Amino acid sequence: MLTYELEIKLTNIFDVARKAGVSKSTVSRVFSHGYVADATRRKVILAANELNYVPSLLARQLRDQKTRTIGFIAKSYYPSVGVLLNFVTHFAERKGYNVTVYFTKSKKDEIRILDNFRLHALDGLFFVANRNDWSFIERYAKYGPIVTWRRIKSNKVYSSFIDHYPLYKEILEYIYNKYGVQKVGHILNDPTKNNTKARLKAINAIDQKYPNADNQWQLFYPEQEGAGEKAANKFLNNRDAPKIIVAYSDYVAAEFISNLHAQGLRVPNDIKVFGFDNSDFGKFMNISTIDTCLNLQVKNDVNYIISNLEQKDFYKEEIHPRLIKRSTC
Amino acid sequence: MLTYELEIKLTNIFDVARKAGVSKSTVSRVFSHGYVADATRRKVILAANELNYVPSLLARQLRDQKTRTIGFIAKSYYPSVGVLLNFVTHFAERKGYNVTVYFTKSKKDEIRILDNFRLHALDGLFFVANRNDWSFIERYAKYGPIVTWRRIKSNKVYSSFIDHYPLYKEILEYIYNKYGVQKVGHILNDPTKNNTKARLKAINAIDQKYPNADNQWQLFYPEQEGAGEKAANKFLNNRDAPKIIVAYSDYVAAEFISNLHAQGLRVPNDIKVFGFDNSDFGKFMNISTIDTCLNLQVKNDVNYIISNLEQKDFYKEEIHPRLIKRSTC
DNA sequence: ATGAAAGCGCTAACAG
DNA sequence: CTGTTAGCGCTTTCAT
Repeated sequence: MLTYELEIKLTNIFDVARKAGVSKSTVSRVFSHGYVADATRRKVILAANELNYVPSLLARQLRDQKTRTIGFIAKSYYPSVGVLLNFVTHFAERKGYNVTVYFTKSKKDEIRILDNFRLHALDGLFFVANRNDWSFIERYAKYGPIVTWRRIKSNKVYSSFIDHYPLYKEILEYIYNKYGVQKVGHILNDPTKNNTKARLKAINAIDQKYPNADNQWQLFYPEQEGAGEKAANKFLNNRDAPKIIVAYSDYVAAEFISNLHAQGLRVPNDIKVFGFDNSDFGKFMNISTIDTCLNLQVKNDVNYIISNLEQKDFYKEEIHPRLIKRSTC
Repeated sequence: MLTYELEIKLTNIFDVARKAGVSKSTVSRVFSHGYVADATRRKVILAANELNYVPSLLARQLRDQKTRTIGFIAKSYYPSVGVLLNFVTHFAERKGYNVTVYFTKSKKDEIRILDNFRLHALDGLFFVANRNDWSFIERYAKYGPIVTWRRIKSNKVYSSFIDHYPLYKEILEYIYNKYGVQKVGHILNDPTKNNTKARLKAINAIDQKYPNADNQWQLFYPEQEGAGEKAANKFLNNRDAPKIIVAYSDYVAAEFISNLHAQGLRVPNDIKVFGFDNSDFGKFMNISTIDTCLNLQVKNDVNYIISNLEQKDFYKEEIHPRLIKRSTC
């Protein structure tokens, strides 16, 4: 057991002031903004260096009632969450903001975070996923900017969503073009989510357009982890299953394919699989997919937060997802 | 542009006190520890609820000179970083600690974080990777617990490392057993890192033991991102390259295999690949690997931090990595 | 059992 | 240009 210098008083602004023979405020001015005579400034800097002084973040945070910290809130971990976090942190750090990560296990967990937000312990909130209803979360929007990459309709919470409707239609058209109109299976996310609704709507539109289309084979898995395996089991136990499957993420597609391989099935020979989001899984396993430009989505989210905090205009970057043809479909 | 209720004073302990007809300290006692008569307590709770009062985190942090926050420090993002972060956050949250993520771009960035640590803005530090020398970082160990999963020798910074020496020997023995003693290639990390040194030492020991062994084909890539692709290029441009390659992570192995596939090579038919760390990439691409039990490593790290902070005994969990035979080797 | 007062370290408004 | 003072919101002796 080590003992730490935790009880030792930090060298503070007052120590520096005394050593430099000036007042607290002068030292403060040197380390923040404010006019200080050059000679005085030098004295202060000198004293500060000798004492190895660094201004206390905690004191500043209490004083300013802001922390320059963004809360990153998810429900569980899966690879895309890591990628999102990477982008959020990347864009935040460029503007001098930190990111604190939360995995909520319950509504209460989430409320605790929202309360910390209200208390200015967090300046902005990025939701990967939420546990309480948006209508509830929205109430906190008056305390600062809240954003999400999810597709939601709200004038309080900013959403950087991209519309899956045209993209999903594009996928199906691509498949029909390449392999002919036929039975296609779908591994989808939570049916109550707007992205899933948009996909379902796309399927509907396609069904109208192509009388021979058959898109009845639909599986829904709100959790990415294990979705591919479960879908594979369903697939393998159903002789009537389609020969072309569209998954809602490359990760899910990858796990699906992996489980198919384990049963001796070949992709694309025996079955074709289309992914979504163009992650490393898609790249390495050569999965046809849609590049959703996640980095730009996150960029919009973070820029929204920061431009709001700093009272600047927010410029939304247009996003142009594109279909990537690879070997699995 | 929205406007936020940022300037509005928070309802604080004093407001509650006034409403309840008691003093600040009594309210404080109710919300922290301390004896308060039942009747008084009820009055306070009532007033607090009516005012929607929540104690200020910021004020407590300044007061206590601790934040219950652990800094997670990496140099860049690659999938294993996400996995590490997930585990760190998981174990930290169970004990009521938060995690703030940093990607350092320079030594200065890292020093800024270390300074915040000194200033009690961070209670503990987890290093995925460091930019300054360990000897420099060690100096900050007197301000609180610092840990890393990297293999370092230090009595100030805790290391949860597992010894790659026996594991790497095990991999080579496994290969020789299965395919006979022959030329084996190695994709390795930074040669100055102790894990890499341990692997090199294992190769040496194996070379002694098997006179016919040939382990000269060695590539070094400190950055995981792109390592597999570069290694593949080297491999493809070298007709004398070995037919069995060991990579330093499943991710690197996956990218390597992916690039081989793109050139029409088949694994394991044309070439065999062994990974390391048992990530999702290994699982989905069926890569033989070593399960390093990363979660336990991180568990030890986080437990070390927290038991030190809370002055409790630290119990290290023993880790038993194991070889996982899959299809690529 | 409760209140008064000091202090965590900083900044900004106000004087001078 | 610099010093004084008040205040951010909380906890913790020390009295009573």
